[in-house]
Amino acid sequence: MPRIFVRMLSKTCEYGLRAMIFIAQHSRDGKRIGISQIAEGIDSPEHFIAKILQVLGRKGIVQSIKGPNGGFYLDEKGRKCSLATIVRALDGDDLFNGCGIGLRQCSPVHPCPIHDEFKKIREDIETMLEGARIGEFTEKLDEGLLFLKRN
Amino acid sequence: MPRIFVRMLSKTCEYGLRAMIFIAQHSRDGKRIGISQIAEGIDSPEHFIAKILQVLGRKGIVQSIKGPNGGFYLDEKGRKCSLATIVRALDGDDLFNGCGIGLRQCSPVHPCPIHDEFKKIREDIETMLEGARIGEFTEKLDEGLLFLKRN
DNA sequence: ATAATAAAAGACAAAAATGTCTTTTAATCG
DNA sequence: CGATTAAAAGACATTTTTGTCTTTTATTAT
Repeated sequence: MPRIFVRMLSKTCEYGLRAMIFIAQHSRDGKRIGISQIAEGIDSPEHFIAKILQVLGRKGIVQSIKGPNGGFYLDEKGRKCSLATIVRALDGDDLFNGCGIGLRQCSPVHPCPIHDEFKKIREDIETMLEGARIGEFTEKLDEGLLFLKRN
Repeated sequence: MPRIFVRMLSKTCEYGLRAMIFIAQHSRDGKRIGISQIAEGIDSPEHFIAKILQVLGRKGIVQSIKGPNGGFYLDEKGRKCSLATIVRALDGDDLFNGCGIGLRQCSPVHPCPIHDEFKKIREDIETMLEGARIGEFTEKLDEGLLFLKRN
């Protein structure tokens, strides 16, 4: 029996989203933000989020520079990046496509019992994640209307 | 990096739902259905689904009898049981309650950046799973309009 | 009662996800 | 240049989930 902990997104993905939102907030005006501050700021294991950002970095979703005054930052494209892009990069797109009860061949002509119901939900999730852009959250965070970690 | 395999429900839960739907279909008129037929019928590992049904059995969600002519079956209550009941029994209710990006203290007064959007999705999932009853699928399965496994 | 059947239970194994530590590479500054 | 800084990469450890195998218990039929 599972340890009772189901999530819509993987931990990797959760950390990835929080980190991207955090970086967006802290890398304005050409500034960069270091990995240890990111980890502290979003309450995640430092080396774990480092790995995640490496994946996003290789895909050009986040920018980074090594050495003194180095760190992570977002370019214009990164700020406009949708949450869906990040989810896809980290969790793949099974969340948007997969069958609700795990059948590979589930399709309109070969529907599983809850095919149609799940389809609607999946579309809503995709729409929501496609619609939300990383840069959007910066302002609300500044105003203290949103929180990325406890305290 | 995750092996790219995110699901809305755990495997345990997927198998559990498929098994319950299968049992509903094959335990009419006082009949019972054996674990090996269930495993074959829903395309799952036999001993794994056995464990899952034990959990559901202890909670009174599915019935079983040992020995010759024994097997699993559903009583009236079982047939009326919602998918949500099964999901809760196997995966807990984090799916309905948890924060989208994994913050424990996420709440209306302490919202994470995508709190409101996720809330709506969660409610829709819950509504869908509460609304669908195990017994509902039997007829469509009989008519060959639904499938629990490939072929 | 005994044998056969079938689920329950327990122990263990494999795979995947998550988390940690160390070494390497690249950039900057003195 | 050499020293320092910080990310990248690689190796490894832990936990959770998923899957398998064996033994036990309960029921039925002979």
